[in-house]
Amino acid sequence: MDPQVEYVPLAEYFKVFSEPNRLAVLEALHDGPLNVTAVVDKTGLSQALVSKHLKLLTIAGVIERRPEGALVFYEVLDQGVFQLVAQAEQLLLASRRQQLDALAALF
Amino acid sequence: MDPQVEYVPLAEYFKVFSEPNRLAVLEALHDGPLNVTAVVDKTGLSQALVSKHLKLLTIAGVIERRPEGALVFYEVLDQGVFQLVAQAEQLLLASRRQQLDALAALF
DNA sequence: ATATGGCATAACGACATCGTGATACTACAT
DNA sequence: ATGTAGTATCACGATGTCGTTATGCCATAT
Repeated sequence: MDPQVEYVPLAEYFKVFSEPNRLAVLEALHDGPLNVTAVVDKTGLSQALVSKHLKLLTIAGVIERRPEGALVFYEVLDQGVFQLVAQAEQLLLASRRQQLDALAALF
Repeated sequence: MDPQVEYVPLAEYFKVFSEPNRLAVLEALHDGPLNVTAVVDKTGLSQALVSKHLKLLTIAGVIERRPEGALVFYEVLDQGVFQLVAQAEQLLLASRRQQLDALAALF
């Protein structure tokens, strides 16, 4: 991270992952491409909502939209996003541990 | 990422990094602990805003608050957060490249 | 005891985002 | 040509977030 950089684009990118249902949609695509209805079934979210999240993920360049006949398939472009998510999970766990330790240290 | 997990906490964690000024505040602490006024000077943000972001980062367990006399120092707890940020920057760059390639492929 | 610098918080307005229900569009089958 | 399943989009209400201004609070110096 450079000193006087604009953090707007980076913040926008993080924002992509800052919504629970959007993470669920992304996870639904973890094991391969799915069409919209399949994502709807897998997540239990409404069709309109799934379409919205898929569009956002597409615009962000995280997934790719591929129409096939009457269906539209979506696929994760760079598997690295799952590393990012995994790393965030790690940090989250670590920070929880730390907070418990800090709490315990009060006694 | 597990199928039927709650993604709320993870999304909340990502949300911490989804704000430009908050990233700037975090970056200000990259090279060591600083007190509030120092962060204000380094970022050019208002004091009230800096305090807010520092509080959020503290609650999230990303930084630690350490009062010292009249001053209050803040310090990054786990340097791993910078890896997370760096990884996101990487992915962002890659996805931009990809989008340009996709655009170029149209001609 | 009072003044001052450093920090935190409250109240507020502006704006963004989320989810829903309804509707439109598209490709294909009949 | 009409119907239908799959997908996208619109309009809307509800809620959340950001930044500011103003004020409160604490530690220290005078």
